[in-house]
Amino acid sequence: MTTRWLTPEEQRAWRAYIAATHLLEDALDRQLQQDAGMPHLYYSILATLSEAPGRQLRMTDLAEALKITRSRLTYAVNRLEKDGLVRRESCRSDKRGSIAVLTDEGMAEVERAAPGHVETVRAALFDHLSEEQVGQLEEICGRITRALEGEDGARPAADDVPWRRRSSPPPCS
Amino acid sequence: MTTRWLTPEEQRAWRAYIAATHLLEDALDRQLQQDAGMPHLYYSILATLSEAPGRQLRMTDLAEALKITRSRLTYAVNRLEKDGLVRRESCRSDKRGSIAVLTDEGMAEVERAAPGHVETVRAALFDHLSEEQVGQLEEICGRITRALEGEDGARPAADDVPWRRRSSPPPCS
DNA sequence: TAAGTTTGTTTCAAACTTGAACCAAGCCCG
DNA sequence: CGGGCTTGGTTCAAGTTTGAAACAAACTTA
Repeated sequence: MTTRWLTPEEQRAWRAYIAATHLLEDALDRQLQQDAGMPHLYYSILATLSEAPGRQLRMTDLAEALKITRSRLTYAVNRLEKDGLVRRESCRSDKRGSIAVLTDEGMAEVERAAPGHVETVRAALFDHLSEEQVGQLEEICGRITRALEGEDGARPAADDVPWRRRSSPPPCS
Repeated sequence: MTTRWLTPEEQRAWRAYIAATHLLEDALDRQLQQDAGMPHLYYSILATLSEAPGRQLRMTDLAEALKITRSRLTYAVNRLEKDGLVRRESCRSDKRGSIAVLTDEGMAEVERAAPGHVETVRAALFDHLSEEQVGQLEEICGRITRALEGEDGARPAADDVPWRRRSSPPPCS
């Protein structure tokens, strides 16, 4: 099979994607490191927990929600636990399970850091996109996700995860 | 100033973005680690060099092209140098400077790995996007980049970097 | 031209990530 | 029940990233 190289348009888009994602991750990490002393992923973990019912989630569900590996999550939660922002509880119904619970301190931290984080996300992204483009971005990202998950696991889409269907204040992950 | 929280549409887009970028980076890293024994960034470095005139670039230019920090690049080039894929030369005109040169071995490695990489990028992304969406993606990413670079440095856009204006086979970074 | 600043790059320690290996605890079936 | 397979999580070593500090060569300017 002869390689289907990228067209010039695709190349441009791809390069733009690489550049934008690097810059954006860096900017978010820098801001949160300054403001909350933790990288973006760690904040996302707290934010995700803050939206879950009972402010808790099983490790696997949390990893799945954020699309990260379990071992990465284990390490991160260890740190957050050391900082007192998260606590681990063992699962009653399944003794293998471990549940990450957001502590009051953790919740306070999310609430403290959220405004600055949202502002950064806006400044870097949404303030420069039309409503249409917001929709386009979601659609494009959805396709990427489906392409990569469709492969093996037919996991439910993020918005179908039961604990995702709430309203309430949005710390944005 | 009262926080401008994300709208529900923005939240959805943001979550989709986080998920998609995590999944995509993971997929690319996995594929290249398997196929070429190096993470995506390292391949990007080789690919970028392979397109530069003389297959070489100053460290700073390379870092700028890929939007990564200089220290990250230093580490990566050290590894690639150890592997014999890149060689460092000192800059004649500016004795502070250091130039990364792609070795023949490095070039061969890019050529060997490129097809698989492009295939992965297609499978994860372009095969699922319409031509229109490819344009939208580029536009959106361009805005992110401008938003984040506009801040302090009015650096030239990637496509204006002189050594970018070539034709020739596209290993895609 | 000496002093002070900026620019290009590396260094170092601390923090983070990866992937494979491991340990339970559930599950499945004969 | 008693293997085997699967699932939920953690561990460990090796590799990578970060950010601040260190250096050295170039500029600037008094």
